[in-house]
Amino acid sequence: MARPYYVTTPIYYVNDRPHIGHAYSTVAADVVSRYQRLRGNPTYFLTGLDEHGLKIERRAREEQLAPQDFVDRMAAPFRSAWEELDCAHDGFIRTTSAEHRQSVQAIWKMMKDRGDIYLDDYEDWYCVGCESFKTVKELLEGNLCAIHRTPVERIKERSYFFRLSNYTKPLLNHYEAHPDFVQPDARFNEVKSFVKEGLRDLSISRTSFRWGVPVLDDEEHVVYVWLDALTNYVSALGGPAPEGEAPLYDEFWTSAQTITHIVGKDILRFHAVYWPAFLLSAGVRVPSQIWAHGWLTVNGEKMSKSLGNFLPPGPLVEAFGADVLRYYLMREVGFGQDGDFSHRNLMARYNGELANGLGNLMNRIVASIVKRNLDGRVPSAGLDDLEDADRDLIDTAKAAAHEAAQHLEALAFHRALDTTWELVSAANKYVDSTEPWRLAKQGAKQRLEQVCYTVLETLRWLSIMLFPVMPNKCNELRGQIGMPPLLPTEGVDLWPSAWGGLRPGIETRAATPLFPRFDEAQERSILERLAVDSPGSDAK
RNA sequence: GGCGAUGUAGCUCAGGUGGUUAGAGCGGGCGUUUCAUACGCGCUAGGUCGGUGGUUCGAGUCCACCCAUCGCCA
Repeated sequence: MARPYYVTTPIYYVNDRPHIGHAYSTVAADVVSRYQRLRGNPTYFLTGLDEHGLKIERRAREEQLAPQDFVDRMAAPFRSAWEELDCAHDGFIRTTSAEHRQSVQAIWKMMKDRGDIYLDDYEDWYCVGCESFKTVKELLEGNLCAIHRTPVERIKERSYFFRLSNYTKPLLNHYEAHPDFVQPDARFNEVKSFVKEGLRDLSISRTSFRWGVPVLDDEEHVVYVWLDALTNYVSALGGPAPEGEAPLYDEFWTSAQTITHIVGKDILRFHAVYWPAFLLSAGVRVPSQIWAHGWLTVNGEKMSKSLGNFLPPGPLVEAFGADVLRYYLMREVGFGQDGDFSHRNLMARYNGELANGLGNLMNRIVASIVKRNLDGRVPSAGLDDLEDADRDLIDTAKAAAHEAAQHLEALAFHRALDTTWELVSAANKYVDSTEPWRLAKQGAKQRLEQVCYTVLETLRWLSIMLFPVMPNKCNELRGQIGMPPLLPTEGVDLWPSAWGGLRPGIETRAATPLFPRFDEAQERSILERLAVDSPGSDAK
């Protein structure tokens, strides 16, 4: 049974350069998509760029480029960032593409045909510095902009409006019918209380700039950036379109089992309120879930333009490798909560969990015991001769795989990894308690084979369970235990559930440690190379 | 100002519907093995569970108020 899964990141504003926050969203979406593919589900992973707006128009002019040339140039670093991080998206949507523009106009028409769009005068206070309207309550005394502290002007602009006010009730109904529509729950509460206050009609066109999607039949207006941007999720699939005209849209939107939008908490309202309202109006299916993750600080400090501490992912990938960075991002902070990206923490987890835990587990068995005593081959082991210790580890593996899967379904990446490490830890304890090196000396061949097989099979399970987060390292691990790389296949569920998939007789290929430990000198030089202040070295 | 959270060991956090000595990981301390990436394993942390007052035979776990931090809306 095909259960199409569609996962998206926000489209990033192309005016920025990719930083660790973008990477966080994108890696999370990639992990989701890799997990779904492992389970055999048809999966589509979309990311992309928001390339319209006044800011882009201006920047392009400053750089004396046509806006399109400017965004073309700015798009490149995003593409390469996702490649470096092994984020294997299926689609990369750019809002300046012709298909996207058509989709925006198509949605506009559907909303208009519904009678939800009208032209009216919009009059309010306007701050020239902000380039935006302000409500009275946002102003300081004396009609000053709270940000610029300059007087605001009374401006009247003709604009198209969307009858958002008509959707207060339908949205509340939708929320009630879909208690998981927004995650985490606390964020959902915010959304609900915002909507309960009652929604006002939304201005959805601008005449103050040109760099956008022209409004259908009224080219003086450009479509409001958020209506434009949100539409990317369907335009990338060729929608909205009548059935049969856009196969991707049929599969991954209209009849998708699950549609998950991963977003930062700052843009939750647009996704949880405006977007479903637009879709309800257009008569288009609403996504299953909006997942709002938290913000990352960097070494305890907020990333900001003024501090100039935007952390690009590139140098981190160079220093640690994509898999390790992905692991750290998914492991360190609970998805949905704010957290801190700390170089020191990353290295501590690397040494403690990856090197000492998983890496050493593989190494002590594969490169040492199996290689020296079993001719480097996977031994045969009968399920009939299992001892209690073996059964315990197998049970632990089964429980961990089951739990980790549940956590991954729920995008609780940190919990999934936590659970997985319980298995790593149990396996290390198992090796200690069964003492295979002693079995070898004693010539207890059969028992030795059983023990080694049990650990190797555990490693095989781990190579699958960790694959969504660390695809390359997992394939390396598989290589060392004699397994081929994982090849997710539609319709085939590869998630481990039955013990004994590792075939006896195959040759293991011991190689260098998976995660070579950093010594202090290396840590220092990495920190230096990345130009990280080291206030943490409180030695003297 | 309105609404909603959060406040548990040095750090990061778990602790459905109240019930014997409040948990985990990391860090710290002690011990131990030697197969392994000086890795692993075992033991250890005596923390007024933000504060006060209640309900109850019994409360991190329910109620009230207070303090602090944060988020959303204004």
